[in-house]
Amino acid sequence: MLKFNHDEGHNGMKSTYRDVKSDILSKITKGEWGPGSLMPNEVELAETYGCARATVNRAMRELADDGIVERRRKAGTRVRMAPLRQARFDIPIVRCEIEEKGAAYRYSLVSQTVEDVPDWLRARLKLDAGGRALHLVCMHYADGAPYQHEDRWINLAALPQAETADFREVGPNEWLVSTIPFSDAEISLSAALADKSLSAHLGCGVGAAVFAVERLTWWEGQALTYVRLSYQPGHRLTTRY
Amino acid sequence: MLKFNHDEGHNGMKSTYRDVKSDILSKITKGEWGPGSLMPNEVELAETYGCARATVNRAMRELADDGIVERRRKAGTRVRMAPLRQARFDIPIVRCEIEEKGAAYRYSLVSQTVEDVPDWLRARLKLDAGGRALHLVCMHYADGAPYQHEDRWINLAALPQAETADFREVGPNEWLVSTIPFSDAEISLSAALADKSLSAHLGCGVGAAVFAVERLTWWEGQALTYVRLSYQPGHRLTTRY
DNA sequence: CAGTGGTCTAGACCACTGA
DNA sequence: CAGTGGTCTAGACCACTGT
Repeated sequence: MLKFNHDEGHNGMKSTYRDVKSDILSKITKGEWGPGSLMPNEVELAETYGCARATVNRAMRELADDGIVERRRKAGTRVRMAPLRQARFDIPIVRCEIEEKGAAYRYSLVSQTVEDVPDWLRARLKLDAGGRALHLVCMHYADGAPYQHEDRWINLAALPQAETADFREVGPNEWLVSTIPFSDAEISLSAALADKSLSAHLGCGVGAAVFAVERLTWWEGQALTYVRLSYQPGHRLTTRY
Repeated sequence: MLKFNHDEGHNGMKSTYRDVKSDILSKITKGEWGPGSLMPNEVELAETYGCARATVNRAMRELADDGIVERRRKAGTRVRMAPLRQARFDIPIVRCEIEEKGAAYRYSLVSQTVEDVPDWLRARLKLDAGGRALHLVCMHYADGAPYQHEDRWINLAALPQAETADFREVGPNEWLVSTIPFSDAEISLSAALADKSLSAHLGCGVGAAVFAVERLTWWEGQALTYVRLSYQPGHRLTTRY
């Protein structure tokens, strides 16, 4: 199967699903197929591009996953009215995040206590009964400068072994990843002001704007941990699409 | 075509790609296949589950897309060491965002001027020559309360028709979507402090922590627009995975 | 160079849903 | 009911890449 160029469309060349996807996408971005318009069905497109229906199907399915088109049985495929697009952000492990910037990573445990689960946390984690939790405060540094403040609660009812773990060298994030590698989570991003304690740890002024990531984690329906990560002022989370 | 496949690993039912995916996922979350471990190849899995290789392939490909496993030709498929996971956030149109909460949407144009492109913007948009831009400031209200502040710059070299458009009734976002429905974009999230002007518009105190979304948009390599959306203090962007 | 995933195909049947 | 997408299959060849 020879391929002379990237030109396809209706010249009888065999197309890959990538060719089909990008050609359809360009038809959409160039306005040939405007928002809301009905596109040809899979059989017709397969004939147009000289490929099997499965190939067209994969291209169209990816376009649907990307939020570019909307598909419904019997009704066909339409270009979305509003490019209801989703942005995918990488949520990395702090250590990797820092090392990828070429900086030296340092971790430090600030405090470690066992407390009764406070009411606000019980609500967030959807716990019914009161129990105990391990409360950890840690700092992550990049090249010696404060980078991220970690305020973590671990549900001891679900993870009793956390009580005897040693968090002086290994951060709770990495300990959790090695203990329960995969789980369900809810992530929430927000902006907040640095209070006295946070500003002292981050080395910024009281009242600075910090970017905060909160994450709630469950495993098999059981609440494991809540963490609030506060970044140095000026931190950005960026992505392209 | 009779299908009397015996054993496929668990019960005796025929497997769809969803079955395969969720079964594999549960093997991973339950620790049966730990981080870094090599998984059986597609042919073996197909035999195990009593389905075609293409079915296994789809399940595994989705697991790879989800960041659960890592695949390399010849090397096989491994469970990822760290669940390098990505979070997908919906980036909705303000109007929809507000209306979906059941609130009444109101838009208001604050100011509209034509200015030379400032240096910081030229750098962000990767523009080489100086040019003019349309600078718009708008507010979006939910049930009459300030919800979002929009500070937008439109590159008039790329979109000259913006200069004569009327933004008193229709917001620039919706105008842009109807003019250039699909484009490339870079999105960046951060936290900032409300300055005097912003706090007046949002009705919050000076120095409040606002969640800001910045978006740079290109179409066919040409910079179209930069926008900074500032939300009412307390705003959150949430997702599950 | 051999093993593994990546993709395509032609055909089939199913599931949903609009007219 | 009939049209459209959703999925599965069995087989084939290709593209990488570790050994």
